Amino acid sequence: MMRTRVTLADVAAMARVDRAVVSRVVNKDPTLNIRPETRERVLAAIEELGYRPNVAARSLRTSRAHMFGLFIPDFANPVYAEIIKGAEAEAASQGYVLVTGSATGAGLGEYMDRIGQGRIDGLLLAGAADDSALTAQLDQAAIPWLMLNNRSRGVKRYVILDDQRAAAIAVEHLVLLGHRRIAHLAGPSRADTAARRSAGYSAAMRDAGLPEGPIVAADYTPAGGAAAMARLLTPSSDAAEPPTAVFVANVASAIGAMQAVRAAGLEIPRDVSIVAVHDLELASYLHPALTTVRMPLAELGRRGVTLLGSLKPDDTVAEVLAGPIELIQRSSTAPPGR
Amino acid sequence: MMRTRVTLADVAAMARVDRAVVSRVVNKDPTLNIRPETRERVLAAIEELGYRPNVAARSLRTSRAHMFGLFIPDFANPVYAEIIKGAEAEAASQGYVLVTGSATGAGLGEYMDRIGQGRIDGLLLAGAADDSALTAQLDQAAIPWLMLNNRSRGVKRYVILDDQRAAAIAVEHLVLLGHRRIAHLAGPSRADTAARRSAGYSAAMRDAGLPEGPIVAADYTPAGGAAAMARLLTPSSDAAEPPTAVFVANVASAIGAMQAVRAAGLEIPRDVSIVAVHDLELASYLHPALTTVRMPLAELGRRGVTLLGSLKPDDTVAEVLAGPIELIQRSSTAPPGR
DNA sequence: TTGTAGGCGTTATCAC
DNA sequence: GTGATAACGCCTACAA
Repeated sequence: MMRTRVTLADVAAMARVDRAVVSRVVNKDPTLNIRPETRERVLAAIEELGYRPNVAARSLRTSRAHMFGLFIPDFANPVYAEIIKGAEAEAASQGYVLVTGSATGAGLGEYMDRIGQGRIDGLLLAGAADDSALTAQLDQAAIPWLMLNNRSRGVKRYVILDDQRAAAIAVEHLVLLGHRRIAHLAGPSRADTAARRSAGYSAAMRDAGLPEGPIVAADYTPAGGAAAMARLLTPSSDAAEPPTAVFVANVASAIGAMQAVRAAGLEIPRDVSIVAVHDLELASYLHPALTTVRMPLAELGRRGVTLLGSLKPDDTVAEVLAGPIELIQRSSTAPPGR
Repeated sequence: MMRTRVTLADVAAMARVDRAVVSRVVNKDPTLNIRPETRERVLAAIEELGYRPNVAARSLRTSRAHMFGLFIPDFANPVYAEIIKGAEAEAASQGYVLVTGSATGAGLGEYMDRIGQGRIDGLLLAGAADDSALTAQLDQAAIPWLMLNNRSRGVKRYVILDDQRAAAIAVEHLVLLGHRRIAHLAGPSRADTAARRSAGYSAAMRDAGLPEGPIVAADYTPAGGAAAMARLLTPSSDAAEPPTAVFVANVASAIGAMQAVRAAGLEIPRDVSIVAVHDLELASYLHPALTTVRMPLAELGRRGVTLLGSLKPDDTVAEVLAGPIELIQRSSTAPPGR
């Protein structure tokens, strides 16, 4: 049963005051000096009629939509699920709604058209690729926006995690276990996160006085990880001896990589140890349970929303989020076998 | 660099026509009879100024927000990721934006307050629990809404999948392999999907002339699945002989269940076969690769949005989505060992 | 073929 | 302490 909508005027009529008064009561206007009994009447009428402010009218008037946007490449990627959770929680605490859309490259421009003008007060881009046409479009849309988790050429507003340190933590763990031939299953070369994790790997190997093992790039997918791991395990002329441990840039790739290890007739961690970036609940249910490096993804989402709310039009943001990065040791890493 | 916003009036001034003409050009009013050169001028001005309609003004005037809402319990659950994808795609093709929020029970009411009035034209509830206070609130909000994937007491608008058939397909597969002692790791008792999958299990067992094996309920989580499977494997007085196969109501539980099997020192599928509802990319990377029943989840999301767009206020919808349900056979099922 | 005008529901600036 | 009034930007009958 759909009732006809209730407006300020209805409430005002019922409470026998002007709409302006109702508006200021609703918005808790601190400059409003009102008799307690009048306020009571207004509140009662609101309750009685079930009044809820019309968002369209309000944002037309105030030019604030109380809504933020968040773009991700894919809802099925649990890494983004974490980011969404944090962003949504922070948006909620500010009284904002978060609209999350998945789209890549060209699709994003089309999506922005559907979003239209005046629907969102700010936009977060997580995992977006380089796209100068898009950034131009966003700048023209006259809403604040920033990139999350990865950077893009020419973009000067972003928050990222310390992927380099995460990689170093993973590698140091392997070194401490006694591994010396440590390979790197990297992310796709175009990904900023991949580059920073690879840099962390290289730095940590150098610090440990170890030569860089073979490095193979793969998409952040199980299939990509499986293919890359298969290549790592294939004896080559470069490395007479196969690696005893692999630092995998991403947990999705690691899942595929583990399968490739099994397919090669090897055992984890006896023949090869594996550690990956990003902790998922799933990791502890894999076989063997996967050692990971946990990153504060939800915090990243939260921070992004906070910044959106306080950003001035031409502000620059280049932030590496300070937050706990920790090794979650499980069963996929152990001292080298022989 | 944020430019001042461009309105219809700006475009009209530049094209030397009235705002009304611009509006009708923008909205492709078919009754508009306009000289080609005038239209050209308008289009050029729109392009030149980068005009995009103000959503707030438009929806205030038309009382349509061109936005649908979708509620899910948790972004991290890949089952909902599939539903979101389908819903988003269908919404996009209708020129709508989809806002997806995660909230449960009480949180949903608070979320609806933030959504306010007039921001969304319809609401999809996926995986929502029984909550008559909530449904009352939704009805009062005067927007069409319906439940997706599961039903709730007293709610007469929903679209669900044929979970009963999915369960039967899984059980028939096990029967065909030669299993006779088939246990059921069910979902939580309050979940409608769990009840329908359990009904499918019971019917299929009856059809096969087999006695129902032990049935244990668990949350749709790896932890829940692990605990339940452990109980199933514990010898009890009821069942002298342990099951040779288990039909698991949900893939997340199955992941935990597989771990419990290993922890018990048993091997899949040699000692126990496992088949679960819902196919995920991940399933083929588990060890062993998990046999699943694929359900048309994206199609469910798509159908929900389609219905929202065409629902009359007091329409009733009780639809079991017709769509392919198929067994994806992998390595976790095999004929019984002995 | 194009222009006029009223109003969607709200907020903010006045006035009383 | 409370009320009147003018926008916010757009759509749409109706008029010209």
